[in-house]
Amino acid sequence: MASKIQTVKGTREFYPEEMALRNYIYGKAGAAARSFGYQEWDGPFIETIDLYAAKSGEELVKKQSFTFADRSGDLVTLRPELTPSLARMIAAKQGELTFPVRWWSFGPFWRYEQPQKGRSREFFQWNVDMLGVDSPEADAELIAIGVTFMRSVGLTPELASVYVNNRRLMDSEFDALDIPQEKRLEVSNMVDRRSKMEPAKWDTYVLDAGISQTQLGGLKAVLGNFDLWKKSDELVRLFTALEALGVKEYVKFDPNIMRGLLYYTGTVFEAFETSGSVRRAILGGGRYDNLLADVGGQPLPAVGFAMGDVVTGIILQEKGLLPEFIPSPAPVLVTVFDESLLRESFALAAELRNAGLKVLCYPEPVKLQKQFKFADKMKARIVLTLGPDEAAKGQVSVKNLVNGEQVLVKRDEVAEWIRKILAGVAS
RNA sequence: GAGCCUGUAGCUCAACGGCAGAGCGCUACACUGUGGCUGUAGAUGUUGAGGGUUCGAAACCCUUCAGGCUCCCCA
Repeated sequence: MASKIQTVKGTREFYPEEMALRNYIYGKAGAAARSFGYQEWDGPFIETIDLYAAKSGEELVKKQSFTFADRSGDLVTLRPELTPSLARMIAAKQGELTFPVRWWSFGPFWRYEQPQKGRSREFFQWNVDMLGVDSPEADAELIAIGVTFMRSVGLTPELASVYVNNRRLMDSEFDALDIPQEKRLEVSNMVDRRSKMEPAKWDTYVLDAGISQTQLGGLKAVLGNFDLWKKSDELVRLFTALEALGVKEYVKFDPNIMRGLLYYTGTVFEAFETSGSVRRAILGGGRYDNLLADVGGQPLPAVGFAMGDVVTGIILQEKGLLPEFIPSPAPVLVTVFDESLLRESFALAAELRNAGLKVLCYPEPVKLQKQFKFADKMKARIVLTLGPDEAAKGQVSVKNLVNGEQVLVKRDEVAEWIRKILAGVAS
């Protein structure tokens, strides 16, 4: 055999089983968003690099994007995230859209990173955003949509939680500790990393960054204070709204959640699986009130989150929460007895499809044994045989593969029989 | 960008310097008008790729590709 051409590193191939999982996540995500009245939308998969260069970090644009020159020499990028496209599209129609805008999307994204557990270079992401409202109640709605998804796939509050913090609250705490503005990005990143490090190591790490012993003590007090939310009016309102929305049991305040500083201006949140076997967030998001103005639109408050399909799929798999994806393409298979009866079998299959049934027809006259084995592999529940005997009497043999019973049925009653058998068989 | 580990039959893995194997799956037959279960027989292959050491390499060394786990990063 010639040398195999390999897949591009970090891409994934979706055989029918994987496709079923992807569609399952897509279906549950869409259902959660639609139940809140959100509309599905999408942007281009390819964008100019300028879209991201404007507001995304150097790291992203230069090292983690799939960027290449098209045939005219222009630099184009496979989209690494959706929010800049959203901001542009909203800005373009800002005068004619009815706010608040509530949109969701599910599609492919690309990032040039080292593939590892929970991370590939090509992945699917569910994005949900609300634009035009600046209220903690809007934040609560977004969290509730995420929780609705988690609930619908069987992630109970014991298995997964949403951890919430607020950037403005943290800023005022940093003020109180006299942590200078220019050090806040670094400090925030260190807070983000804290859960992954040994406590003693983290202390020296922070001190090395020029934070005083007193500030460190204060910082640790803040990060260990899980009642801190009571000082934030926004968070108090958020939790009240979460309770009203019936999702409070999933949500916990955690001052260690930072999510970087790129867009986020207020509430930030991340969902994690509680046992921590997958250390990556299931979903994450927050409020980004400055983004529209940053891309040239009128100022517009916004809140949103994104969820990746890779981490979600791993967690559902590890927790045994995935339903059994029956890859059966059709419950009925029509065999082909021999060359002379091939046309009759095809015609029978067509009749049944017109009657609304999903029907596989074997495409060539091979041994019936082989066709039955194929039916079994395809998890068909009924096999129809139209041989010389049946053809002579205008009948069809209908075999129930689940209990092994076979009956002769008049051809024009076959569809009815099939429906009866399918209705009688559990699942 | 850095470190460590792993690539052997379609799949899961064994052989660890001396004839490349097992289980599952696959194919055929028993059963030429009927699947699952059973029995019998059969085929698995450039040991990821390329180079080197050696009388001899799947094994040891180098390079490369891919995957995994970390660091980094996480829009």
